[in-house]
Amino acid sequence: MAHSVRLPSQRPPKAERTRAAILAAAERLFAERGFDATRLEDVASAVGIRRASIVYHFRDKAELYDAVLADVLGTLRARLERVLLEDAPFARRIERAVSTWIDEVVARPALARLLLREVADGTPARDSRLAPHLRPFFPLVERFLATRDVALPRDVDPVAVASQVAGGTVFFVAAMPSLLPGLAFDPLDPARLEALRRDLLGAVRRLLGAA
Amino acid sequence: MAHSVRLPSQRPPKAERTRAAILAAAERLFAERGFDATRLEDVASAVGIRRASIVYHFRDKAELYDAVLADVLGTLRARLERVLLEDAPFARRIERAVSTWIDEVVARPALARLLLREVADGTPARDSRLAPHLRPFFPLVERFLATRDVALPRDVDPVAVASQVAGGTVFFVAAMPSLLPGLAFDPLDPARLEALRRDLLGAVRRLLGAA
DNA sequence: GTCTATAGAGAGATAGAC
DNA sequence: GTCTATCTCTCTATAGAC
Repeated sequence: MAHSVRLPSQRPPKAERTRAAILAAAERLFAERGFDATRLEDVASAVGIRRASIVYHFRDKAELYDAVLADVLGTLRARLERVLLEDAPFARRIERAVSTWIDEVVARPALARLLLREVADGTPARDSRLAPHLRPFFPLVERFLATRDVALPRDVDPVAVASQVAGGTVFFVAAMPSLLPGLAFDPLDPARLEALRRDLLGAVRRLLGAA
Repeated sequence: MAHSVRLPSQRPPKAERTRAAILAAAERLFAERGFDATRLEDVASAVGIRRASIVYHFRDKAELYDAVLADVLGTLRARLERVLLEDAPFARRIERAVSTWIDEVVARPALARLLLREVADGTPARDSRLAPHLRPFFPLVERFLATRDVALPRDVDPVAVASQVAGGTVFFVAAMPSLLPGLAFDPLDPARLEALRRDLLGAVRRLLGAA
């Protein structure tokens, strides 16, 4: 009964396909409109099914949203892990991580908007919906920092640099096009992306104390 | 009948006070929770009145939100206008504008979160709720740029730098505290703020071609 | 698995008294 | 100006047929 062994999804193919389609539609809509403004009706009709069918695959709206975050942030974490822990100098790895981050924000438009929304909702007090998906990043950063072979200059704040990399990328890609409607600004233009990459890598190099 | 001349508000003092209180509560709540998740009930009870009274002062929820945006962005624009058009060298004015921007984000917590939310909702296509309040910024920038006395190096993208200043500040102040729960990170600590200011001013100076 | 039908809980807006 | 009371709509979640 080899066909009864179902890994990794543990679900029959049909269910898996529908589930994936729901997830993809939800990712786009939650990113574009936010949690509250996205109706399950919208997700269902984007997939071509009825609203009640979504509930067969995901207990409720919150679980669907959580699954979207898990997918988006899990992919990001896996990509960053690959470059942060590879066999290369510390400075080289941090630069490749910044580059990977930019690539991921560009390749997956939902990432920037979901982060903007979650960050706007976030308070240090109550745990945000993002918190559980952020948690795996911390041990990764710990392991990465344990391999550090250079000292950081004390006149540079790593959190300020991280803010510039994270906020700068997200604003460049997701915010500027709508903030500057007259400019027909295209953040995905390869030349513009290179300018952003160069600027952010420069900021990181200064953090590392290099000229 | 001197008392019948009511400027600038054109409203009796009592109405004006209630209106201001509603506006202040709405600013905080819309920033913390977003438009959809903020109930007029919440705003009313924060002010100490009943929901229906809000509708006396603001036609509906959308108009209240719009009034909040007008207030927050109007204040920002006025402050930037003062420093951008003063009698000083171009480079000096742009640096003071960055500094003023940081000050305003720090002084008015709602600004960062409202911007994050609006930016997440923004699409180049349909006009965002932000658009009308952004419009007055464009002629201001035009007037400022008309006074430019230095050439910009062509290997730096002004929009990338703007993204870093805007996104970097907003992420530093509003996002990092909740993204890094373990660090007890306080963005309002004067020393940290100075680090951010120094970093961002450095980025702007590079944009201007200075060493 | 996916559907139809419906229950039930908000939440915004309105009418009208005071 | 501010209130109480109510209307109405929207959207989630559930029940149960196929």
